[in-house]
Amino acid sequence: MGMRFDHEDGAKLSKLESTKVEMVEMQKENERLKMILAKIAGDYRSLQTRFFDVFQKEQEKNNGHRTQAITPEDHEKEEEEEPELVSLRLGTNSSLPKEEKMIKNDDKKDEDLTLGLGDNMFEDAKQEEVSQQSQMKKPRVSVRARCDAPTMNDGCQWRKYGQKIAKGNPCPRAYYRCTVAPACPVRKQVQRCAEDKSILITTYEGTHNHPLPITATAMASTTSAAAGMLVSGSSTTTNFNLSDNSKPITLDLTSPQTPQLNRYYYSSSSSSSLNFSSYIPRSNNPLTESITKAITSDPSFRSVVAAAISSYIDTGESFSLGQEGNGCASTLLTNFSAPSSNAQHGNNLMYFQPPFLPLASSKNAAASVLETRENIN
DNA sequence: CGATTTTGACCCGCGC
DNA sequence: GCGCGGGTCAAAATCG
Repeated sequence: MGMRFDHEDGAKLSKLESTKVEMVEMQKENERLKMILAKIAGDYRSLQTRFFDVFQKEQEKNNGHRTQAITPEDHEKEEEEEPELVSLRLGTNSSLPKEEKMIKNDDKKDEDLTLGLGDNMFEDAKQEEVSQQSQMKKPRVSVRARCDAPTMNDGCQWRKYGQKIAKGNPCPRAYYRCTVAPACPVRKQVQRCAEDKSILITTYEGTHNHPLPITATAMASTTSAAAGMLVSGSSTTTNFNLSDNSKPITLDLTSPQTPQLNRYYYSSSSSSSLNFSSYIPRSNNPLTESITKAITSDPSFRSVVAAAISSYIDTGESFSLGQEGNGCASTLLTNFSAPSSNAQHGNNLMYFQPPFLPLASSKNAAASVLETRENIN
């Protein structure tokens, strides 16, 4: 067949070559992103340490009083608007719950909110107060991920303390609390998506009062980065309906069709299928706003999220349809080297194991995954 | 036998 | 005040 048309063979060969080159470039890019991730994760942790110091000092100094350089009005609102939620989505594409679909229409607004935040200000005091505040606020982070196991392994230890059937979803919602440290206030809710039962929605609430296990650190960095972006928001660009504070702030990390930030991070990566957009209902607090600006305008911080996904993509090739059953039982993040030891070498930074992200390279593969899982459920 | 899960009871906020 | 729904408690059951 091919013998008849040498030029066809030649064309195939050259295409093969260009594909190879492309792959090499992508690998390089991946390495670079991992380097960035290592740096950011390290920075994040040192910032966290510093924050805890400051937080403790403030606690002692004010004996339980919150110090905020904001108006009393803001303060009041802040307390009233406790329930804020950050939501991350991993490995979803089509089946969004209805209310989230509605939110999703506002992608452009989201761009304004997240990318349009310009000012850089890491003014110490403000930063500290804001961090402290986010501590107080019991931030909620929701992660949507394809997962067949009852719960995702996120590196922390959890103890189940309840289960309920929530209205509007036949799947039970399970309640867990963190048992890594005795008095850790962090809780999580786990529930399958009603529309697509292969999607597991995990909502974390609160802040750990202990160092995270190494396997959990990367995830925490990711979600904290997201939370940092979302806990506040820009009052100038926010015009969502805010009367209902139970409305989640949503950060969407998944679907293939909206590559805004995807493009931002993965300019040459045609194989990735990530959507990363955020929805920020509101901010009344100039301080949180400041910190948010600082965070969101820091490309490297944002890269944490992107790089995490990138890492997954990097290893995504080993995704195996045969491992569905225990996919989520495997560690979400592995091989995350400690900064103190060898992070500066820039290798083995962080890998998402493939269990829950049917991302990327092959649409057919993703489709098969879905089919297989349908059968399981 | 300690840790974890299960599960019905209980509590609390919210809307009517 | 009442019912509903979501979240938590805690005793019993189960697991490793």
